[in-house]
Amino acid sequence: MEYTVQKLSRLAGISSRTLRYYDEIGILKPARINSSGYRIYGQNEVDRLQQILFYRELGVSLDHIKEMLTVPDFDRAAALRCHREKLLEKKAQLELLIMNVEKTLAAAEGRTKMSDQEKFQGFKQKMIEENEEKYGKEIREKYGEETVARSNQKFMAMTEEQYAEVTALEARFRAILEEARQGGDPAGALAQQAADLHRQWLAYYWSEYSKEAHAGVARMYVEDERFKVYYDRTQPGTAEFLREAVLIYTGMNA
Amino acid sequence: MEYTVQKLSRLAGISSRTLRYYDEIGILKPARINSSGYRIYGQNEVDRLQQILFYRELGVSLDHIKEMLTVPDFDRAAALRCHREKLLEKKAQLELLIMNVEKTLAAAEGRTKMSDQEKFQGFKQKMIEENEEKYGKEIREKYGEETVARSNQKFMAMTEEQYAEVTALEARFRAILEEARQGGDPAGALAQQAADLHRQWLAYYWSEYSKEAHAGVARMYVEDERFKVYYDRTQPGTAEFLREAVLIYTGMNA
DNA sequence: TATTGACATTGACGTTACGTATAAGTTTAT
DNA sequence: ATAAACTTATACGTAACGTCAATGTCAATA
Repeated sequence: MEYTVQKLSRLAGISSRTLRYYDEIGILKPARINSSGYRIYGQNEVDRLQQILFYRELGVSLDHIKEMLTVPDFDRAAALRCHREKLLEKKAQLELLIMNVEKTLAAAEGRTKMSDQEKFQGFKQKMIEENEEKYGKEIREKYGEETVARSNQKFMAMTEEQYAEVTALEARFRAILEEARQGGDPAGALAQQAADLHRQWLAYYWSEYSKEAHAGVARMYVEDERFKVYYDRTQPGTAEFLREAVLIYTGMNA
Repeated sequence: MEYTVQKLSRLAGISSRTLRYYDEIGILKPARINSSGYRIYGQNEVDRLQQILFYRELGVSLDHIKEMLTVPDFDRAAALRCHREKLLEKKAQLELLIMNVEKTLAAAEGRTKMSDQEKFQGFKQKMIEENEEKYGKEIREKYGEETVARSNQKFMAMTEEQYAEVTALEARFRAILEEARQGGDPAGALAQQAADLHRQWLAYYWSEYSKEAHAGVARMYVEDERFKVYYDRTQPGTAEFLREAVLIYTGMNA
């Protein structure tokens, strides 16, 4: 089957200008040019266009797509499996966003309250994924590959009810943490209660608990900019205070 | 809680440049400017930013978002419910795309074959949704509001297996239709068999069948550019031929 | 056969939503 | 006191096309 620009554009649901642009930047050249200078596309081009649109859908730049497709030993099946994973991730993120909308709706109707932090949950998740390339490996190496992955998975799988529970728990934890921080003693009763609540909170995200991982996370809160901002939002020094409390709680302060 | 540009940008997972741009185009102005000219955002701005990002996520232009938010009697709850619907649609579309990837994967491994048409399923669906604004109302008025809506719903809800069945059915239908078209007689046995397969095919998308609706769809195939292209893809005149055959089949050719 | 209308071509400038660079002032931490 | 980290405004750069404009091609019809 052969296609002119218009035919192919209709088939794929894009504009003819897009096809001309793709020709211009060399990402999709027509199979041949007929005697009147018309672009004629064939089977290979149809398949290639499909690939391009897959990647475009995932937000990959055309420049990047071009690179990927020009690699000689390009593994189509592997790329497709990668596609699927990315799409599934995107779907999970969308579900998060939907939950956010539902929470916002509940808050707007006065049924619940939302912290500023929560208001951007879905979006932040996206950012975190985008930043994975930069910081991701580093963090995963530091604090364990699976810890991060499982945490996300478990969160995605949470029911509405569980979500409400964990949110309430977090609120209690943060309130007590703040009170303890004002007291100033990370070894005190209040601070240790906060550390315990923190452990409970983590239990919602982790499949198994270990003192080492708990302490690791507490350290991460201080070392990683993004988490530090989260905890220091209300009062600076909160991340550090929590770290100290947890290190004492887990007995990892030696 | 008050935020400077950086604080708010980190909270929301966007750049500070974005906030300055939003100020510039007047979509999100800071609550006040302090003595050194710094932008200071308050609670209202946080909420407004959340709204903006919701819409942005859905691909709405900033210009359009601004319009929506400046409407004085803006109904937040209604907007949120609308958000949710749109997100659910997007999710359904994503699921379609995922199915497409899986089909493509199967085709790449030689397990099945895919028509050029099928290769762009997920993307085309998107285009159809985008074009809804332009043509949507018109079509719905012509051929019935619910017919269109239910068709989409049923398709989204299809299982993998059903999808395979309907694809096979469609292939058989198209083959027989082509053969019948070459024969040239829309009242002939082959053409009527094609019309019957078409009815079976429709049954996968519709919850109930009526001759009137069937004939209406056949007419639409000719009148609506997008459908006409689909059917005329292999051979011109196919849309018209199918219409004639179906009109005879349904007895609506009087 | 002449014409009409839908299609094609190559420029070339416009648009959106920011990124990035520069120069200069402000705040915070040591 | 001085560096580091933040802020400001101005301004030019960018990706991925959209949108003219001027012109050429092709199939169908009067």
